[in-house]
Amino acid sequence: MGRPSRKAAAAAGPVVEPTEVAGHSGGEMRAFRRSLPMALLKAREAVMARFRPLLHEHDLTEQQWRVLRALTTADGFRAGELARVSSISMPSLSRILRTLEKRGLIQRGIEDKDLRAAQISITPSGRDMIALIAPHSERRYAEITAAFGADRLATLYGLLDELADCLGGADGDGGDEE
Amino acid sequence: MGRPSRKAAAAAGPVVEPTEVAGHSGGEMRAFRRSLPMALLKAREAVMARFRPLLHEHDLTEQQWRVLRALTTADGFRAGELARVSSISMPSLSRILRTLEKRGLIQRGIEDKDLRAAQISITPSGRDMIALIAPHSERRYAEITAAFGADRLATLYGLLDELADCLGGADGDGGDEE
DNA sequence: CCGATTTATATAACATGTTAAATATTAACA
DNA sequence: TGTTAATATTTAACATGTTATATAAATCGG
Repeated sequence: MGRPSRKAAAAAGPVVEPTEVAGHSGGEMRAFRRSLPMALLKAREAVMARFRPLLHEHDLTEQQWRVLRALTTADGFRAGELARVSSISMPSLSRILRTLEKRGLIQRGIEDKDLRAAQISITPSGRDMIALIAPHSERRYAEITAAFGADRLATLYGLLDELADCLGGADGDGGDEE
Repeated sequence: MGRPSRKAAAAAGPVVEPTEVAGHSGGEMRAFRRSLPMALLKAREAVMARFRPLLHEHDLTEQQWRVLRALTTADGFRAGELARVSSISMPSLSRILRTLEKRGLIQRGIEDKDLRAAQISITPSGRDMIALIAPHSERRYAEITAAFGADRLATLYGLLDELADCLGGADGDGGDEE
């Protein structure tokens, strides 16, 4: 039941006033409220809350879904490429591939020219899974777009892309240490 | 060192062409490239890459830092409030508090009126840690602001806030399950 | 006052993120 | 050729995210 009654329980602190934090009073350390990582995190959380239940119904995590999706865009992948494309670190990907392979959703082979390179591809079972979930996922996307506005969404995409580009290019190492 | 090292090794796939994904060609399922969670994730990663090394020097994780920062904004916190303010789930927070307490950076007490509510506060050691790191953190922030532009950053903040607000209000539960 | 329901916090179990190190294979080079 | 460096992937160790459950204390209903 989604009664909006539980907010009161949180705001009714008896002894201390955390309102000072949740509200807007201090003028010295407001950087905590204006935290870019936190803002990005909260936005992501809000978005993922729309997709997680859907994936969870099919016993898939967000990352497993990203991997499967990526595998539908080409015939074979090397692990490194897959990690880059799906924004998953290699150690995580290694575990995810093990899981997905056990479930028969992906296949692994080895490249002839380079024996250390894996050749990863999706199986028919994996494609079935995609086909089963994709329409629902698309609908959630449409809902989000409708709720937020296509134009603002486009602006947001642009800014996020530029931010990652702007910071990702010059890493914190060779910068201007003083 | 400065060899025009071959990322060609990745693009010169012998059997398949992952270039189709890493590059920009496919026109059927590009929703994967236009993934909002991924865009938010990548932007967050780019930002965090600027802060992580700094925190890591003092053996702090991003989340531990968020908790410490939050604790400087009020005299006492209940665990639930702390979790909300720092955007950390209660299970994670529970573990983090255990760690920070062992390191002497925070203190835990119990409220008189409500014996199940914890009273969490930062210790002098914790404040020292904050004082040590905060200036560097502020400088990283200034760098990011300078690189991306204060105006665009403000716009981004606004959009992120609106997105979380727009989606967070109406949760995915009471929606249109069909 | 007693029992059932809520609230606050903690714990369990599993998956992922992060960092470092191990392993295996290829490339570079003396 | 043989030794070393670079590359691709995996594993290890620890911290966190996610979901479900447990524990304790407060609140409600009788």
